[in-house]
Amino acid sequence: MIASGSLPAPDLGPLPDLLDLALKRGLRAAEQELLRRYEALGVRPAEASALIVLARNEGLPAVRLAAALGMKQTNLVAVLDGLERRGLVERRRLERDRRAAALCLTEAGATLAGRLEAEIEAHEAKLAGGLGPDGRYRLAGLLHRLTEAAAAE
Amino acid sequence: MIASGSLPAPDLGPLPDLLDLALKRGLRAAEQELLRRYEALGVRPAEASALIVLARNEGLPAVRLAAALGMKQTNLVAVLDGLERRGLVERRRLERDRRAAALCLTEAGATLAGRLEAEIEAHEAKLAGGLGPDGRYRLAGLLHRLTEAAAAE
DNA sequence: TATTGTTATACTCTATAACTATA
DNA sequence: TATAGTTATAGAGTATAACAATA
Repeated sequence: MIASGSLPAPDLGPLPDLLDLALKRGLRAAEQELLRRYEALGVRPAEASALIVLARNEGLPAVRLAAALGMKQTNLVAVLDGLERRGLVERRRLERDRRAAALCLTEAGATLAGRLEAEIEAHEAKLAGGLGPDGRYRLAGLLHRLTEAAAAE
Repeated sequence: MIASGSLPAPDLGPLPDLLDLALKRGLRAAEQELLRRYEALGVRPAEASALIVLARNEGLPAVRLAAALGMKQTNLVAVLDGLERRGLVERRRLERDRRAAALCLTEAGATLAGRLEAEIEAHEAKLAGGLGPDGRYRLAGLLHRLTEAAAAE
């Protein structure tokens, strides 16, 4: 039997023209490009973001880190567990408020955070390079207007 | 104790400037706008896409529908189960190939597919309206270039 | 041997409820 | 009473492995 690849493609109607689809493709491609860089350093995206924020905000409590990353505090626990187990982050219990813990990078964590920032810079440069002069600026502007339009009403 | 909302926001470094974040915001906003329209008609996004494709490709087998939607065939089963249970789709076993089933919309399914296409049209018009003249065209072009750049190498 | 449809399963991300110990 | 951290759990989306019936 001939493989179905040789059959005519189904008519997808309006679906291929949806702006949503172009956004999804762009985001997936961009995310995977960055994901490959993160994976080369052995971290998941949420771990990378946590390390980068902690590198610039030593002693931040988990509740504020979660808010900064747009995560539920409850879902941050496993992320911090993994980072602490690998010796990248320390939870230091505070004396003045014994409920809270100050999240601090170890030396290894700080080194890794620096490498992650370099990867982000290279990632953004690669994307911007494909968009031509002012492309990045124009894209960001259009995306902002799109976000506003979609949320309107 | 004063709520943490009054504390200075943490320094997020390069994270807020990531093009990925702008893409994510735009996609989330667009998807949720469309999701609200789908929910008003009682369907999930994958169900809506399946109905719209089947409306234009009567008798399509599941293996080709899955490929058209970019889904794994295994994950399409539950979607089709739900649509069939609600009397929107029928699996008609073929005589010439008794492994396969022709997926056909019922009358109710075809009516719903038409309504879904109208919602998609309204959705796209709302997004395009927020982007100004040629905005949609320019955004699609930039997203295409971004996708190529991210996938390069 | 390959293909269609299917079940079972697992992983990621996200979300809610409820507990503990502190304040 | 409210907050910080945690556990348990559940949903949606997506992934692989393996099976039965059929080609």
